[in-house]
Order: sequence, then C-alpha cells, then structure tokens
Amino acid sequence: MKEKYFPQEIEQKWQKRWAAQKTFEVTEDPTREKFYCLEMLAYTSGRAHIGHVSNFAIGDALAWYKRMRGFNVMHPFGWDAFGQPAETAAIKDGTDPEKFTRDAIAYMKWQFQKMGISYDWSREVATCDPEYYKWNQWFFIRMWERGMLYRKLAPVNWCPREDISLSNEQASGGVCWRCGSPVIQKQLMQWFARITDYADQLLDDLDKLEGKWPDRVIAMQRNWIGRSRGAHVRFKVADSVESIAVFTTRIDTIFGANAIVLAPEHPALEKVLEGKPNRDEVLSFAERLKEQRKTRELEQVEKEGIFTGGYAENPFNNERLPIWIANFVLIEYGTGAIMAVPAGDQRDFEFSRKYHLPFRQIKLTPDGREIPADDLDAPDEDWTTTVNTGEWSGLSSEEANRRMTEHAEARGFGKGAITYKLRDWGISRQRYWGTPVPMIHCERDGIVPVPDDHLPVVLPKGVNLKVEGGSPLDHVPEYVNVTCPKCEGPARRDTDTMDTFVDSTWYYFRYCDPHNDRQPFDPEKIAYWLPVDQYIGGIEHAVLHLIYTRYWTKVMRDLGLVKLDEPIARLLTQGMVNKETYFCPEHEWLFPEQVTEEKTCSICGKAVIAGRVEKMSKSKKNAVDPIEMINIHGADALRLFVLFSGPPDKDKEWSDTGFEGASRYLQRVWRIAYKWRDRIVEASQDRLTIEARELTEYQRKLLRRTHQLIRSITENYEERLHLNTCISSLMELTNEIYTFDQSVEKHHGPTEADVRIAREAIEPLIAMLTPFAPHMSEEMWEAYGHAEDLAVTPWPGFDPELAREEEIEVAVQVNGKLRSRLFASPDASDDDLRSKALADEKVLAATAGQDIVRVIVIPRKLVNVVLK
RNA sequence: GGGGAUGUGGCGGAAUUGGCAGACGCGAAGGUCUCAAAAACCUUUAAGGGUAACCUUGUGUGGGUUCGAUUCCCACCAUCCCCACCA
Repeated sequence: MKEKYFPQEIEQKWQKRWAAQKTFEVTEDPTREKFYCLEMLAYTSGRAHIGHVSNFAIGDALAWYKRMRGFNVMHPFGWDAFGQPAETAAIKDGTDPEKFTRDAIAYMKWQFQKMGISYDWSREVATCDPEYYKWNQWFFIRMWERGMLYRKLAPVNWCPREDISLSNEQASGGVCWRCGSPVIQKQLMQWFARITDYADQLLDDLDKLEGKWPDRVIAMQRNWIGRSRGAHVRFKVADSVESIAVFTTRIDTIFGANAIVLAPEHPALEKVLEGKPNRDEVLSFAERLKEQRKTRELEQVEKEGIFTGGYAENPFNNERLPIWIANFVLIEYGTGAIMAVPAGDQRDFEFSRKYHLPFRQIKLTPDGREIPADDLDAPDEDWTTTVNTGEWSGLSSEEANRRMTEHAEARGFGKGAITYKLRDWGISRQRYWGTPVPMIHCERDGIVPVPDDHLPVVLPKGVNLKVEGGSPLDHVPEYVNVTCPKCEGPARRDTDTMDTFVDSTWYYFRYCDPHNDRQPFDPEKIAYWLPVDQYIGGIEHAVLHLIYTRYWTKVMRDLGLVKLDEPIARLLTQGMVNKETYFCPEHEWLFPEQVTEEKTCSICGKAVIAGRVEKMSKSKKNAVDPIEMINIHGADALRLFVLFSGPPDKDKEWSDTGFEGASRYLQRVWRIAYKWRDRIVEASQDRLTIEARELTEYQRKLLRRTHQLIRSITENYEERLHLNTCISSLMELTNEIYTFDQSVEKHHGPTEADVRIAREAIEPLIAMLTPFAPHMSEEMWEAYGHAEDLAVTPWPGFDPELAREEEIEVAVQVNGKLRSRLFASPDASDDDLRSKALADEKVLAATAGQDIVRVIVIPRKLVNVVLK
C-alpha cells in the first residue's frame, strides 16, 4: 500500500485482475439465491455520457452489495445496436452502418470498462448480431402463426427529418421521440403487433407493480393505455336506414344532447350528405379539416364545424338532432362520432356557443339546486343527480348511467363498451439497419414465413443507403428475389425491417443464455434468473420500452416460453445529471472558463446570464466528459460523487467542487487506512472477543458507532436504496475513526486494544465502501492482508448489543417546546424519565406556579410536560 | 383540461408508523503548520436579539387535528414532468 492514493494506477490494476479472474462471471446455482441486477442496454451512439455513469453507478452499487450479501448476482450488459442514427451517420460518412456500430461498441466498451463496473462481459449481447436478431425473426413468425401480427395499409406517423415511420409511442406528443420534429401522417403498408389485445392485462397487471415501480411510470402507462368505460349508442339517421354509433362515458347526459358531431373522416358522412343541397360545400370543408389534421399544430386550434343538413334521432326521446362535422372529433378514438352535450363537456360547450346550438339543463346538485345549462364552472363532483331526463330524472349519475345502458341494451340501440387510447404497435420500418422481417410474398400462396431452418435472414452487405422512397433493401435484387417456400415459384422477400424497440423487448432474457443457437433461451435458465430484481434506466422509456417489454413478456408466456406475467420486479428511474450554463448576449453559450469572476464574458466583457441548470449538451457547452473526469480524480471518485449528490431517482447538478470533495473523501479514507495498516497487519489476526468493560470510553464509542452505522447502511440498502445517505454514513464512520485516532494520540497509544478496535472499524469501512469505490477498496483490502477479494467477502454484520447506546439523550419539552435535555440509560422506565424531567431546573423554572395537567413520556425519545 | 410529483440554511441534501429540524457534503469565515503557498488538521456557519448562560422566530402560504406537525387532513400559491380537443 502506497502512502498516497493514485486512483488511475489502482483502477487499472483491479480492472485487469477482475477480467483475468472472471470475477463477475456467474452461472445458475440452485443452492444460492439469485439477484438479477440490470441497467438498460446502451444505445451505440458512439460516446459515453454522464448519464451512463449515473445509471451504472447505481446498478453497480447494488450489484456489489448483493454479491457481498451472498447472492448469486447476474449483472450483464449489452448494446442496442440497430437504428436510424447509425444509418444516418453512415450515409453522411459514406461508410457502412455495421462498421459505424462496431466502432462505437468498441469505443464505448473501452469507456465503460474504465469505469470498472462489475459486469459479466461473457454475457454481452449486441442486437445487430445475426445470432441475436435471428430470434427476433423466430418470434415474429411464431406471432404471425398465432395471429398476433397483421399487415395493413394504414396511416402511420412519419418523421420527415429522419425519414422513418414511428409507432404511436414514438410519436407521443406529435413529435418524433428521437429528434423532436413534428410528425406527419402517411399511408403505408405496415406490420402491426396486436398489443391492444393485451390492453386489459397490461393495465390490470400494473396493480402488481404498485409500490415497486415509480408511481409516475405506472400513472403514465395507465394514462397511455387509457381505458374508459362507457357505452356505444346508435343514433338512427333520419330518412335513411343508416345509423351512427357514438361512444360516451356519460350516457346519463344524453337528454342534454343537442347535436351529433362526426369526425371529417367518418365513413357515414357520404350517406348523410346524399341528396343534400350543400353536399359539395360540406365535403370540401371536410377536406380542409383533414388537411389541418395532417400537419396538426401542437397548440389547440379553434373549434370549427359545419352542419351537414342531415338529422339523427335520439333513441331515448326521438328528438331530431342535427348532424355536424367538426375538427375536434377524432376518427381514431371511440367511434369517430360524438353526441354533443354542452352542459356536460367543455368542448361541446364551446362548440355549441359558437354555432348557437341549444343548451339543456340536466344537472342537479345533491342538495337539489339546479345548475344552469350554461354554467360550466360548476365542478363535476357537485352534480351527481340528473334532471329533465325522462324516467331517469332524479337518479344519481352513476345509477342513471347503469340503468340507461341497460335500457339501451334491452332496446337494442346501445351497449356497454370499453375503449382504449392504446393503438396497435406499428413495427415496420422501411430502413436498412434493423432486423429483416422474415416473410415472403408469393403471388400464389400469399404471405409465407421463411422456414425456421433458413433463419436468420441476414442483412445483405454493401447496400446503397441513399435511395428515394421505400427501403434500401428494395433495390437489392439478390435479396428480394427468392423462391416461395411453399410452391417454390418465384416470390418476393418482404423488405421491411423491424422497429428497434422489438430488439430491446427481450434482450435481458437472452443474457440468461446468450449463446444458445437452438432457441432464444433455455426456459429453465429463465426460470432461475427472471424476473429482473432491479431494473435501472431513464424515465424517457416509461411508455416506450417499458410497455413493449411487458407486452412481449406476456406474448412469450402465451407462446409457452416463460412462466411470468411481469418481467421486472423493481424499477428505478434515475435522475439526470444537469449542469449550470452560461449565456453571453454577444457570444451565446460559454464554457465556464470563459466567464470571469464578476460573471462577465471574458471575450467582450458583457454581463453573463448564469445559473440556469440544464441538461448537459454539447451545444450549450455544459457537457461533462466522464473519461476526462476519470483522468482527473479516478472512476471511484466520479461514481461516489454522482451517487452522493442526491437520491438515485432525483435529478442532480454537476459541481466541480463536489467532485473534488468526493476525491478528497477517498483520500481521507486512504490516509487513515494507511496510517493504521502496519499496526493492524502485524497484530494478531485472531478475532479476539472484546470484553466491553475492559475498554476505554473512546474505544467503546468507536465500536458502538461502527455497529450502528453498519446497521443503518444495511437497512438503507434493503429498504430505500437512498445511496446518498449510505455515503453520508460512511463519512460519519470515517470521522469517528479520525476522532478515535486523535484520542489514541492523546493517550500516547496505540495499545493492543486500540489496534483491535481500529481494525473492527476500518475493515468494515473498507468493505462497505466497495459498492461505491470498488477499486480503492480492493486495493486497501489486499493491503490489509486479505487473500480473498472483496467480491467474495461477506458484507459486515452488526451486533445489536454492541450498537446499543450506553446513555441516551432525552428531550424535555414544556407544552411542546424544547426546554431541556436529560441523560438516561436506554432502559430507563417511563417513571424514571418523568421524575427526572420534573426535577429538571429549567422545567421547574418554566412550570413555576402553574398546574401540570399531563406528562407524556416517549421511551428513549422525549418527555413533554403539559400545563394548564 | 386530465394525471404524477416537488417545495427544508448561501448550495446539494438529511430527518416520515407524528417526538430534539438542518445529519453528511459543498461553499464561506477564522485559526494551526509553513519563509510562503498548496495540502492536511482544528473551530464557527438557519435567521434575529443578548457580553454571556440563554431567548425569540423558522421546513412555500393560510387554516385544521394533536400534549406535540417538515411528517396527517383541507384550501391555496409556486415549480417541474407526462398526457391531451380521448367524448
């Protein structure tokens, strides 16, 4: 052990040794409890960023802890290697996406290895490996065989910037999830996965995740699936055999309807307009609304509509309602038609007011007050009773809903119905760099899957990526032209590739059996390792990856491959690491070193707008490069800093001084460990029993604090995973050791007992530091004469007896205000504490001449004297 | 419009089955060591008052429950995130 701490040297040494000894490689071991610790696979963008550090640091701390607690810990890693950015980059540089991706993997792997994360690299998976995507294709065919996939011409979301179609989830908010460009609609022949068949399961199983997944992720998924219960009601079109179905969650308000409003794309529109004088006017209006939708702006547009000239009959009271079309009714939700009830709905209200449609009163407060039909400010919960609704008047809203739905069913013009916001998952991409769809189109036999023994369908190499329209694969005749597996006649290969989110649905199943060439994985291995015990990743996947992977798991279950409903037992969404930005009105974004102490621009001297903490980005000049940081203070300090600056799920702010602080702390540990090292190693290695009464006060104190802190750190791992407070506790323990060291100096020590006590504190400190600073811990541990690595060393235990306080401080309050403190034994009885408190000088002063009504005693904590 | 969260010193954050608010760190001030500096070590650091022992106020705001509220309840304000003419 050197006198000074040289992080880079130590880190290299241990990274080499771990790799050589295969320290983190694991296999199934039925005799040991497993722990599957997983961080989201990395997209092969080319460079590691600070978000990776945060992600890995959390996962690695937990992996180390569980390993030391004796679990059989699987901690694998892999690459999300297909996708549009690699293709775009390759087009730009005139290279091959494969080369770009392989280079990125090589470089990023080097970066990640410098962080010294305890990954089992033997299980590494890259989704662009044919050995991997072969099984995407295999799943695709199995799902096709079972009708879980279908192909149809449908409007799809299209990102004009990346020239790629997007699933609904990827186009959330009307913008491309990756580049943020506004999405447009395109008609395309696409493969879809029937995820909507699983809507109920995906929703209901969220209950099982309650408390184990972050609330907001569960809420976002619920919201996204968007189940709502209501009814379909058919309105007969007047003077026609046609009828229009409407979806409503509030059938009880149907007496307040003043119109039927259709989406401009509604199929019944043509029939309604038949023979109407303003037919052409309405149709061209509809065209305009459709056009408006295609390039829909993000902000709300004003409600616009037009009367078609047709009427529909309200089946409850046979009232004739005008049929309109309007821009605020969406074809893709419900039935694409609504009944407008201005008294019950903000949008209908606005629409009715604009076009002077009649208002009808239907609301009554519980105390019988009628709410005017045009008073929309009355909150929903205030009107629970219906009025003016025929035979259902006076019923509660809930009751009316139920009975009116029954009535509609009995009369055959309506039915209880459930709708969802969730749409089927469009998984086709007309791009090159993805998993080829393993299907063949034959004129005679239609769509025929590639036989299993011909898998994988391998991506051809050297493909020209710069093609206009369609997929680059369309232009590769030797790929496209095949024989039909059924009739052996000429046929065409499907040239779509799969959405890369297919790749990541099941990659962590593959980690369990990464080299299996007969099946995607051995179900027995899955039975051992799954579910993932702790998953760690970014919140941005709340309704993307995390809903797809839940769906895929259910599909695999229904294919008989796995036996679980939910693949991820616990989820942690880590916060982002942000940093201050500096903005000069003249020179825009500045690096911190371009800002003077007076907060002015060092180039032009103008005042700088400083202090906004934002997500790190190159353009804002506030990005921090992890490798540069490792070169300064080492990976251990970097990891320690990221974890110490806040709870794992919260956003953090990068601070150079904070990072230095982390490094300073490690050096502090190193110094005290170095100082005591020779004494401890040379002393007897037997674990002598320590008789408390033979010890001095400062010795007993260190021993007690050590056991207390082991307890609190251990509990924190088990319960909350607030790693920042674990680190605080380690710092406290370090401070205690320094205090102890000073006492020893003062007593001209060390004595034999001092050395023993020091060892009892320093060794647990080193061991418990491992999850945060594994390289340094291993180095110190070795220097302390341990033959075995920390990776196989048990987590320190604590003795509750030794952790027990000898004397505790009890707060004394008078009327809830702190007046004094007293010292007592932890087992002091309530009466003891009570009489001690009442005898206290300050209490006597505060209570002088007043009546004591009660005395409340909380054992070991406080006494409250209540006056008057 | 719907949903989810958050609000504590100069800063990051501790403390939650209701029981001493501010652990730990950063920053700052003073000191020791040194020719000097760095590092390290020691002391102080919520605000206001007092020479001092101490006193008063204080966890976004206003109420409530309680012997006692950062914690529970109600209302409000502010900030952030997600979804959104979703019927």
